[in-house]
Amino acid sequence: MGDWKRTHMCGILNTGHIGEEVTLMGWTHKRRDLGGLIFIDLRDRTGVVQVVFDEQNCGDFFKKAETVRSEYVLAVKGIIVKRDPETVNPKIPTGEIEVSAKQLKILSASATPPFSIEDNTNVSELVRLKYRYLDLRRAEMQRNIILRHKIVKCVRDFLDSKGFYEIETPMLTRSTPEGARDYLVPSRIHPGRFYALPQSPQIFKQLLMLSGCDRYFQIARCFRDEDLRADRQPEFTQIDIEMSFVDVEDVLSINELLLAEVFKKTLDVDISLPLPRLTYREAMERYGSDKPDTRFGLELKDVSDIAAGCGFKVFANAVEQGGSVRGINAKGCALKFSRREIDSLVDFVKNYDAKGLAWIAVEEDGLKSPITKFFTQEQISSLLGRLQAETGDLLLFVADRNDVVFQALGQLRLELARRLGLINDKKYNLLWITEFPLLEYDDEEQRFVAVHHPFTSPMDEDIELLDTDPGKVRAKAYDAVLNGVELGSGSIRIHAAELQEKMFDVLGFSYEKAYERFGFLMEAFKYGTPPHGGFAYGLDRLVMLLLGRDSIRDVIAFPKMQNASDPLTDAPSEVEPKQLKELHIRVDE
RNA sequence: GGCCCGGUAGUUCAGUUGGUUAGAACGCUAGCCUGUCACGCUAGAGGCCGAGGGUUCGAGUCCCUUCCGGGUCGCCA
Repeated sequence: MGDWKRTHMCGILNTGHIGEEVTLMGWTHKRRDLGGLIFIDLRDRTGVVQVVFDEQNCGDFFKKAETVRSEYVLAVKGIIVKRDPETVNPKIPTGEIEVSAKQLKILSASATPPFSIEDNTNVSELVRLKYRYLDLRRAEMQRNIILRHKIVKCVRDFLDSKGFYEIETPMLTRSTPEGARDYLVPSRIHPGRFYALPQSPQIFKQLLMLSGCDRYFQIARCFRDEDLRADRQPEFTQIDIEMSFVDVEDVLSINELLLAEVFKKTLDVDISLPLPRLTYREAMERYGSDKPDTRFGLELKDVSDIAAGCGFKVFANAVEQGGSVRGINAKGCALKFSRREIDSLVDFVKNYDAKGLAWIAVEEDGLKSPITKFFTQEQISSLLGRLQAETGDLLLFVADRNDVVFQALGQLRLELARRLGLINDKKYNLLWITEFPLLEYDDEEQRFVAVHHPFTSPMDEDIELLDTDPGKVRAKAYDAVLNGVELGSGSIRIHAAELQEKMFDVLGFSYEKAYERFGFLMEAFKYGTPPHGGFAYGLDRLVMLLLGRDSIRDVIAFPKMQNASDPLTDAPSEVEPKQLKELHIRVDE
């Protein structure tokens, strides 16, 4: 750069700068060479400005300008001049002015990039990730990264103003049972022993409450060695929050304020408080999901009572065996969907273990359906009544175990909404799901496992059920849901050592075993534990939703591909035999 | 591990019932061009059709295997 100093950013220049001499630095976005006249769009993170090189009044540096190619890094000295009215470019914010070049330095050349640096560059994600530094030059990606920064900044400011301390917790910690597969880190000093990267700072934030910190938060990286999805990465970021001397209402209300603040400050969207709430049970009954998308209807209706006595064995048996029959009214779809489309819906629910999908099309000249012959006239009119069927509607039913019915119809509901275009992507439907079950029975393990985590407090009125009917116990656990995506979850924790021991007991851990694994925590709980609870958001998902993207890879600077590798650095990689030896590790070929 | 979609030029894609020398657009290179902003015009370079095997007189195209990318189910306290 020599003695040149940048005076302005490219994208902020406007008619107010006319006449000023400026020094700009940035990348060559586009070059238009007209012979004796060269236009170069110079780009930095603020935007693009047009620089003009005129052979008449450029010195020998005009020749230099001729050699400039895409993505060359330039320093330009020039005068800001007003463009003639007929040459104004209304498409860019700096379009009323341009830079008349007085001097040029090529700070660095560039190889021809593998794809062009512009939005809507329809290039495969593999190529984008391999050259992520180029991908991140695109304005669209910069917007994503900037919004992420703003959200984090907003969260920090808000929580600071509410008396929360930001405290870091260890990345090298111990593996705990339950939950996701751990990423393990071998210990050199302790042969055969391993650290685990945290799945979340859960235990440490509880210990911070024990330590009297009162209010804690952290923008915490978390690691889970499970298969990837559009909204799941092996390392991701949580906004992790914990508070002392609180109950459910305290946690929900401060989190509502936080969410409203984030929406207002980053998107200028007003969220009306308090947020709507659904209990877990109601969410399942009405939407077949614990993270319902409430931007559209298509709610589930229970028709088990009608199906119980009917002649259709599939329906009757499902109810008899403790399951249910439920249906969705696809409004106006009787004629809209062809037989082939209905068949594709049948195949769709089979992905979710439903054995079939029964349907009744309510048409002007009567009902069309493969199943109505099994029902009496009365039963049919009750079915139609229950689903509020009108002419033109298509009624869809699944009969099975409750979990299958809920999942199949919950997913079918989303699929119908997609096909029918019912989803308004301008809407932000935030809500709380409360009263999650504390435990669920795991057939494989032959025992109850924690739905949330083993430190979650049962609801006071359900504690007695721990002995008699653990599956019925509701927890002081809650999720925040936005447009059908789980944004975060939290709970009030158990703070009484006896209750915690009881919990381990129900989970099938003997006292000895529980002590072996969580002894440090149970020991800690002996020394005066404040009632406490908290919440954790998936930051990546939050950013994704606020940007209307459908992959968190678009809001993470350097994400991993579906196979958990990084094409840029080629991680994970093999390591030197010496490194393995130091770690006392032998690779099993 | 299962299922679905995809893999052809640097990039995004087309490629008919299997049939001459595999195309287009953008990008790239060179030349011309003083008001472009998707600059224009002319010329040109660029291909292991993901890989391997098979069927066939003949395979980008059909079959099998395999690798890679994406989505999804399982999994994700």
